[in-house]
Amino acid sequence: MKTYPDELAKVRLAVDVVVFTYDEDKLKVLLIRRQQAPYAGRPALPGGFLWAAETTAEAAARILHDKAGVTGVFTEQLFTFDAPKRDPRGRVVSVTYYALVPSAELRLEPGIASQAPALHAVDDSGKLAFDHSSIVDYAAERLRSKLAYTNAAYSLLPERFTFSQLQQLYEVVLDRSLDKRNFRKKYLSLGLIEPTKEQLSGGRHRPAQLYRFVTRRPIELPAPAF
Amino acid sequence: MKTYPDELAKVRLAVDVVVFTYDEDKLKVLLIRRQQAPYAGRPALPGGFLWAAETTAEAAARILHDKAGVTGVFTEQLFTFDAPKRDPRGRVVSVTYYALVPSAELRLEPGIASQAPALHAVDDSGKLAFDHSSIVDYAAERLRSKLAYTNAAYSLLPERFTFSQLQQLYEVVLDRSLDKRNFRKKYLSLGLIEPTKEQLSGGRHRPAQLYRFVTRRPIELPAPAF
DNA sequence: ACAAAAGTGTTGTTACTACACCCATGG
DNA sequence: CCATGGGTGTAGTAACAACACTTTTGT
Repeated sequence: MKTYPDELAKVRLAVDVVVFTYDEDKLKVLLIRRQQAPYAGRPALPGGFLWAAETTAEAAARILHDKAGVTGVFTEQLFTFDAPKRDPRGRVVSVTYYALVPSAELRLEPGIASQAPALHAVDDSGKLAFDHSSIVDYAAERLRSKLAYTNAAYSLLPERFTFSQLQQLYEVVLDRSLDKRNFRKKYLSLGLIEPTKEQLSGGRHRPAQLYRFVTRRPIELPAPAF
Repeated sequence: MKTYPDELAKVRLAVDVVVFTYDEDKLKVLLIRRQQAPYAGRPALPGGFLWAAETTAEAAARILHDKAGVTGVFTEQLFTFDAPKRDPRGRVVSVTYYALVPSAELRLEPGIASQAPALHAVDDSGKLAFDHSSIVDYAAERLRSKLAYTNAAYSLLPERFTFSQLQQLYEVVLDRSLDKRNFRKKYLSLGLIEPTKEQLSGGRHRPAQLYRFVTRRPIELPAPAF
């Protein structure tokens, strides 16, 4: 049995952000390419060390601003990863966040240190630096449940969207196909969205009704409960 | 716009644990009494600084062992609290955990520095040191949803228990009353528990069938889904 | 005999699943 | 006129909510 610490941990605190977007009918993550060792050349999550004057949430907002060019998007703390050997340089504990960004709002800043932030399909992002692959997996799982019991979808879609787009988003994130009629019925009954007066024409097919979210702020749906 | 950090944050990492137990038909939390400033005399969560050789999960296990006398109980990372002024002594980021312990397994160690670890009803624990009141609230909220879609109740009940005990636990945690027949029907249909051959007699009333959880490891129930 | 908790079914309502055809448009 | 995605209804089934009385024991 341990009684006294060898010493208190001298850790550095990092903040990493999983930036999800929905683009070309795929769920994508924003990844940068690491320039230095360790894991030079590997794709990695945008992140960095915590500054003295900021909270981790502020650090996440800063990273979102610098690497994705967005502010005020849906952001939530995900998990704190602290395996002792997750960073070969020493003890780094990472407080992770995930964010949802409509692809139209993303401004990938290619200038930054040629880290080349770019979108990668979540299913096909290869092996990432550090434990970032597990972080992305964990975030994707969290996203699945978020979509199921909140209106978080508003954060991944343009302001106005068709029912098909909404359904495809759910199909991609939940990774299974859904019945069109049942999905419409159920989603409309949630009262989260309303039809606009506009329609989307241009396809060589019948124009689609455009919908919008009634409120573009996080709403929790009442849980099924006991 | 910030461009460079004044300096990287020199933070200390703490681990605090919300130890829940179900005792005397109430949901309770384990609290110690702080001996030193800040907040001397105030009740607080058991916790401490992270040691060099351990992960935060190991630190949580250590705290559980030292303050509650238990090992191997249900423990899960809760949230990382990092408001800059949460600790007046300086920048302390706390990675919090919550744990579920059957009251019979708790061994409150009164010897330890007269911190007097003791159980307090969650609804009535007064104002705690630091931001620990918010941490307890957040943990209670998490516990509510855990009970709703996992078998986590096994971690708060003795190995064998009556249906009434189970229902009371749910009523206390969810903070509303449930219909006896509907609760039995639904809970039995989940297949999480099975009747034992024993009954509990002794009350001045009909003896109650004793049940046990089929598996005393975490199980997720399939979500309602879209 | 009585107090106290254990145990048990039915009915109406609501949500879920599965399933197939016509519509409006652009080319 | 045809290819493309948009849009709609119904019927069977399963889950949920509401509700009251009988049983077994100890005192």
